[in-house]
Amino acid sequence: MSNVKTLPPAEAAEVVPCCPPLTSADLSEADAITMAAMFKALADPVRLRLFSRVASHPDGEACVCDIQDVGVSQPTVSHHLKKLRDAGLLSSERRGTWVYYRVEPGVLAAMAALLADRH
Amino acid sequence: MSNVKTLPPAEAAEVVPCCPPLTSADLSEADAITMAAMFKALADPVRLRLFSRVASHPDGEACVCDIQDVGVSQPTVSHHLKKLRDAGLLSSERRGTWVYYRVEPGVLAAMAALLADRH
DNA sequence: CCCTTGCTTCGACATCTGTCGATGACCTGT
DNA sequence: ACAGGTCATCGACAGATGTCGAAGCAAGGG
Repeated sequence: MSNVKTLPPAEAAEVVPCCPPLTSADLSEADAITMAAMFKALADPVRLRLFSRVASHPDGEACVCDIQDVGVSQPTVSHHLKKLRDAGLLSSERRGTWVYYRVEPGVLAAMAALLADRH
Repeated sequence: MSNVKTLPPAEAAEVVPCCPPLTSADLSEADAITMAAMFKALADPVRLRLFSRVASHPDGEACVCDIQDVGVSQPTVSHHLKKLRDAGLLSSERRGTWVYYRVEPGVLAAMAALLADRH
């Protein structure tokens, strides 16, 4: 029952264990830098709103034109979406006129695991 | 400062839902600002290492002198600890010569809840 | 008392970051 | 080919952030 060789790779195999949990032991400098980069990606109100709009979109993906009304200019939106892409939180794909963003699966769960309490 | 931190009314130890999960719906601007402040506190390698050292300490608390060797000057350590305090992640208490920091319970779990996947 | 140790605050500085307008690149109708 | 819409990149700028040395508090010991 515990055989996992038939599991599709879209479930648990995508969770990247980048670092040990925050509360388990001293973080190495390298791990701290890696983790800080992930949190930094979400440490901005505009990026948070953009991400939540993509994540909560019905089809799991959203066109930039559907989410870009967050109170800043269009270049700024593009700048923040690039940051979220570089952090591995979002991926983008151009289809015709529009560019669609979707949440990169697993990354959010991996971050949550870093904050999990030790037990 | 004040001593209210040792007097939990009855709501402490509960995970405070500051905002809806990131993936559930569009974030309001106010919620986005609140969440961004929390993530920003952990968006620095030095703060991450300091926090992990406090969190993983045997007694649940750590003297500054025990954790301050993270590669930056001592005033910088104090500066980062203050940021973690202001963000509600740590609390401090002076006992004699030393100042002890401990993890403010619940905040980490609340942040993890924000990252939880919907389903 | 004065001196030492532990930690915080202050002032200054260099770098990073978010923001914008202008421009460029890409695609689609006409 | 051209015009128009969508999105990314560029260059510039103000403000935020991380860092340090110096100085200020607080506690304890001679």
